[in-house]
Amino acid sequence: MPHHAAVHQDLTSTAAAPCLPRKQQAWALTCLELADYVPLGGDELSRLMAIAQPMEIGGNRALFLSGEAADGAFLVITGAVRAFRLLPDGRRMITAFMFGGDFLGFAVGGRYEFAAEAITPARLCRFSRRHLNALLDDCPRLRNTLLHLATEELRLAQDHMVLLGCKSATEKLASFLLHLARRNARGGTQANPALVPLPMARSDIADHLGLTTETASRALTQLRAKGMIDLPTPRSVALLRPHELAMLAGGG
Amino acid sequence: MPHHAAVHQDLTSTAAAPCLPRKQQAWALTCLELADYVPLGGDELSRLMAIAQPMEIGGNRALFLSGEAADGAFLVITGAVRAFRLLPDGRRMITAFMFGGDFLGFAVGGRYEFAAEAITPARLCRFSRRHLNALLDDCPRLRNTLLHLATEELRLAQDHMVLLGCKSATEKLASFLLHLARRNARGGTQANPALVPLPMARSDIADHLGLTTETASRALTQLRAKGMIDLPTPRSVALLRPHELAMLAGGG
DNA sequence: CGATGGCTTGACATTCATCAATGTATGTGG
DNA sequence: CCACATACATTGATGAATGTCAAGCCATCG
Repeated sequence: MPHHAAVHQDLTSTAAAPCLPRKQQAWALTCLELADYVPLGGDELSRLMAIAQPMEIGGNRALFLSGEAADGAFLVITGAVRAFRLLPDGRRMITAFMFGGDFLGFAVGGRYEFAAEAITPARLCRFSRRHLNALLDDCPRLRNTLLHLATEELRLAQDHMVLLGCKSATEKLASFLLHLARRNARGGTQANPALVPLPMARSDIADHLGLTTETASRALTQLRAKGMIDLPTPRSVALLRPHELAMLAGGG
Repeated sequence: MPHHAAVHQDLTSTAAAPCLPRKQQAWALTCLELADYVPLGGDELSRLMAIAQPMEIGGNRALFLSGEAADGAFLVITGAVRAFRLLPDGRRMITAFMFGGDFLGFAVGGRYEFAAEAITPARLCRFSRRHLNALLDDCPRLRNTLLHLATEELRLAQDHMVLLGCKSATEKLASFLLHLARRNARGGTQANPALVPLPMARSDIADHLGLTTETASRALTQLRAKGMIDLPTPRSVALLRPHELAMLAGGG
């Protein structure tokens, strides 16, 4: 129970500049990713694209707040996003990091159950609740897609509960790095498959793993000392011995 | 990271005696609960009832194992069930407890992602994967219901991540007891709203909260010492000051 | 070049896990 | 019906992991 009250800067402005047409290259690419992820017919895909609103958002800006009316869902194109919950005293749990191809903010209830902030500047597509519901109502396959996504998210959540409840600090870091690496490999451009970018701060990692910044940092240092990883820069990791890391992570 | 390798008895036999017709009173009642939980038209409800297979299972018996082919989903009628994951070395995370009205085991993939065991003897309804999928295919509203259920489960999972990552031992216990109490109140018979049965063992509670048995027990003792709860028997709790408990639990 | 924010490292305090013993309830067989 | 056996729960003593406080380092950016 790290008790360190995440220091929140002025993230008040939920600003997000919609960038007009040109939903071309990257956008099509992202839909391909989504199509790759779950079976989506060409028809559903094009209808989805029709209601998508491309947008950009700066680093450390809020995408939406917890409890806010959920009037849209988002598909991340590029950049990184953190989804989190806060306790009244400021303790924070980052429930997930999102990257290109990840979908977030779909709420069946009227309100977001968590908050989301861009970590780096990010490009996204917004789907307004109205449009999405309308589309869902006459595209049963799309509803099926959402069910798949929700189920997959649930599986990830369970993985994370195991991590939070059962693992030691170094095990947590090992698991997290492997998870990031796998997610990164799926993202497409795997220049060096073992070199993984860490767009988020140590405090983000800590709040994701149920640790303090210091403990997260020490665990990384320890993994480096054991020769399992390298930290060429603070914001990137090289996984030198993925297999040993996986052992350490406890098969997770 | 409690490192205590849950001692597993012989839970090998996944035995489950199907009890024939008489899916009357309790069964209808449970469907009402489900109908109360999510909007379900009378048609969908009766078609669901048509494919339901009532069954019973003894205490501490496995309902299904992790990785097993997922050939059915279950609705708990009476009794308590634990859903959990194991690490190779035996560490266990109980991701959720299920009670009357809870639905579990629906997998879009072919395999269960977690294991489930009855805690107490339990009565359930089984829905075979084949039948359920067939029903889903021509009942779009039912698919919507499942999406609602998955979303709700996801919300609970996020709550639990906050608990596991952010809270102290006593805060965890306070949160857990309040959660149980609320769940119990919804169950129907609220004789004494403040007296909550604890069907699970201390080790189950510990493995759910990311603690050891001893710490869980001590935290309960501490709450009792503060006058917030009473333990008339080891398997039941009286919430004497729910409001103070909620304060302690951190608004969760 | 200096300032700022983030990362790392160190010393110390605290919580919680571990090891071990005792207490308590439940069921079984004499 | 009682004595015992067994599993579960509680309590105590101790140690290790990790949180807390504090200082220093490093990189980036103006």
